[in-house]
Amino acid sequence: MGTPLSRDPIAEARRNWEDRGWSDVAAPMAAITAIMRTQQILLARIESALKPFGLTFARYELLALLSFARKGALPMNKASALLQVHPTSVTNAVDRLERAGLVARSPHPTDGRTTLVGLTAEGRTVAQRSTAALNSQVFSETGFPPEDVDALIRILGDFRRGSGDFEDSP
Amino acid sequence: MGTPLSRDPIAEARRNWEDRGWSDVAAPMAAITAIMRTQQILLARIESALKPFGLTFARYELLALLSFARKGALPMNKASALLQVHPTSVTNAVDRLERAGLVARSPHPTDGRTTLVGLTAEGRTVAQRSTAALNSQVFSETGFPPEDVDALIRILGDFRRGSGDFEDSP
DNA sequence: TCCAAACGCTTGGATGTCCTAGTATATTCA
DNA sequence: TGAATATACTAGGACATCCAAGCGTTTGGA
Repeated sequence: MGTPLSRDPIAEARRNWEDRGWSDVAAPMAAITAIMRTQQILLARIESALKPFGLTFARYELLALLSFARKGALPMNKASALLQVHPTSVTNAVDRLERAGLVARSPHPTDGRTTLVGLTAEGRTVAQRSTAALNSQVFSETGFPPEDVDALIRILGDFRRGSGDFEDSP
Repeated sequence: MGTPLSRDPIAEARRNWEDRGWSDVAAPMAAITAIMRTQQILLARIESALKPFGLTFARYELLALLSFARKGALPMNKASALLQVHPTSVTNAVDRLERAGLVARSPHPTDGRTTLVGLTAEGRTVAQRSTAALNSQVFSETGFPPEDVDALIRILGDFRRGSGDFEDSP
């Protein structure tokens, strides 16, 4: 999106906050803004690695989820819950993946309201290859030192649990 | 988006990765996925706090940036660089904010290519009030302990610098 | 001096996310 | 058993992001 800035814009924002007397919330503001920006950077890398497969991250996530499902298929609402996105987002992703021949919808055997989504043979292949691409191009060199990776997992795990993403583990 | 899951879906994904023999990238994968999810949670909180002002986070960021600019105005491309978003995203945000009467475009005095964006009186007021809302409703209770806030700022700062967001500070 | 290359902004298109409704199927309970 | 409530999915709309193109304005080298 351009050349590096001469100064960190987030550190700049934090200074502005402090100058206005909001020192008590300046650090959290900076942390949250940094998370936003980091997500943006990582998403761009991921989408770039997925591009050759005609996938976006949203569609990849669904594909990956299905590839780990016992029967390679899940109810739409289950996928929505596990991916933690709005049901309509799943509908959207399934529409496109289905058009691409990577997944297929099928009626639930006993519940007429429910639709199952399953991988096609091609979908399974694409899931494997795209995962390999992500592993080698993105996850293997994140730019985070190992100890920071551990810290992030712990810190963000606490945060997500506190936000009601999942129950405390036993 | 639903009730808490009984297990952490990201920890689940990590286990799946390890089971498939991708242990070397399982942790980074989990960290990145956690960042994605955390961003989603935080964004939802922010948008919720901004809703009463008719603002989205993207528009708020522009408003806040302008409120800190010396003359309350900046060239579009400068705003794009500082917010680290695509120029078209700024065009989009300015269009809507201008329609809402919060900012105004004006021609650059010497460079005919450049357009300046500045706050209107009302824009300045809304910027102040919405910032107060964010400070009190979001930043003051993030759910991150202070020491985690510091860790995040350090870790993500290193990452952003390494990603070319900004130069090493002197 | 003059034209090509660079720069700045906008338009149009593809995606993704969420929300609000609407339709169909299940469940619950009086 | 039949009506009221709850679920599951989809359609349509509002926004945001990025990319590719197109249109002026500036700049820089021949």
